[in-house]
Amino acid sequence: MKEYIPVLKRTRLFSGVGEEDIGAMLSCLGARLLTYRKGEYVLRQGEHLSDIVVLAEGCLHIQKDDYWGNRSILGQIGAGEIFGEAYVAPESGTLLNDVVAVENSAVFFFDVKRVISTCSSACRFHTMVVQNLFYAISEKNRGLVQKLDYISRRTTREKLIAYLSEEARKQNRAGFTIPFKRQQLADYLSVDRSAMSNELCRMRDEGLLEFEKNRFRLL
Amino acid sequence: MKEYIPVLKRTRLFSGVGEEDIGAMLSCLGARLLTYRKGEYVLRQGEHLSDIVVLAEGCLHIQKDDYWGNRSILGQIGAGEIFGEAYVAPESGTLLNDVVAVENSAVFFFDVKRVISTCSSACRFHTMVVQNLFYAISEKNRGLVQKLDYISRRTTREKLIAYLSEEARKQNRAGFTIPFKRQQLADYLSVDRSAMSNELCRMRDEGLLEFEKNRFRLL
DNA sequence: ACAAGTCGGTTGTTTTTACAACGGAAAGGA
DNA sequence: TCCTTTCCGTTGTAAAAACAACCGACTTGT
Repeated sequence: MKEYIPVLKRTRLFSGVGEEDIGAMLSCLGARLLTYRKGEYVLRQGEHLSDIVVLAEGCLHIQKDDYWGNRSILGQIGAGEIFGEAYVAPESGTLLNDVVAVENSAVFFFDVKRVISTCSSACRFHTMVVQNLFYAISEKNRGLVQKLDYISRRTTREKLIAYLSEEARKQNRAGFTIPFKRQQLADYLSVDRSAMSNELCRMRDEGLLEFEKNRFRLL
Repeated sequence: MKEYIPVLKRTRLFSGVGEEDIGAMLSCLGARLLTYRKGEYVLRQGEHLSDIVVLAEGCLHIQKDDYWGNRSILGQIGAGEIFGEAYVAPESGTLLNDVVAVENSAVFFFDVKRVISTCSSACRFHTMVVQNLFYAISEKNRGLVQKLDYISRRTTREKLIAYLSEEARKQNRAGFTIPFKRQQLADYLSVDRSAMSNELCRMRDEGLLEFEKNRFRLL
């Protein structure tokens, strides 16, 4: 567990907290460290979650399969990112999604009650962690609103334009890479892969953009 | 402003705080009270928000119009509910949506910096307010995930079924009312109103449900 | 009570999507 | 290296949605 302290230090949750203090906080926060291999489920829909999850290493997908097997990827968690902040409230229900490792991953679990109820003298930086968590939820909230913005467009083309232009804006250049393969992007935007592939190529033929694999360029 | 203290007391944000303490906190939190008439804009897309917004009375819609005038209703704010928690983080950008009064409304604005930075002795319950805000964001987060769940369905029928059955589950009975008119529901689910109306009637004819105005019954 | 506006259902046409199926290229494992 | 799997573009068809237009019922304001 100790070996991940430098990783945790660069995390949003522990931003502004020194390594030695993080080490002291781990037990106070009820930290547990588990590892998962690619493809394994970290959390399953319907489970009850009473922990804040921090990904120390690897990559997770938040996803959902409906009765017919249509997979919808709600989001992606990279190293240093947080999951589970939506379930900190005592009356929150069970998980609405699966969380799956798409790479071999190392995952920290922090007891949510111990995180948000400031403890005694032991942790000097506990209130800072609470505030960091606060900002993190806030940010995730905006991410969800953003995705809703893409996905609420009527046509596949509009969804693609919304997503790609936002991604270009974020990365601040016309040429940029996206963190999804085709099927994943289709899942993320909740459209059919082949229809999306079609639309991408049509847009390319119309001279709106160029792409090769995950690299795009808007024209 | 004083006359709304009983209303604020029943609010999530001030849950567990007594009326006399709320009164004392108002100035500490930098509270401002503004009223809006039906149809007026409370906040506009692109503005910068540095306040937590609490609706004391009335009803607001969080919505967005795209270039072509398609209106998408991202959500609804009822009396006692909160808006703006997604923008508390210092690095958060400008508003992604409009907020419009759909009834005559009274709105409290609380300076976000003064809310989340616990103050001196004056407010005994400040930390409780922070925790309440915390839970509120968390809950809103789940609401967004929920909406994403509806809206990411492929067909209008699936969206309707997902929304209506969830609403039935929430209200814990087969018969229930929804808080939307037809156009609003269509906007909320990001579908065409006439297509949705069509689909609803088709489902009714197939014996899946009954409805009259905002009252639905699943069969 | 009247006029204007909103609301919701209906219809027909056009556009878009979903779905299924295929094949070539690339990646990964044994 | 060879074999298997994944990835992604492509095609054709059927299904669904968007769009526009219309109408009757109901509200609302004056």
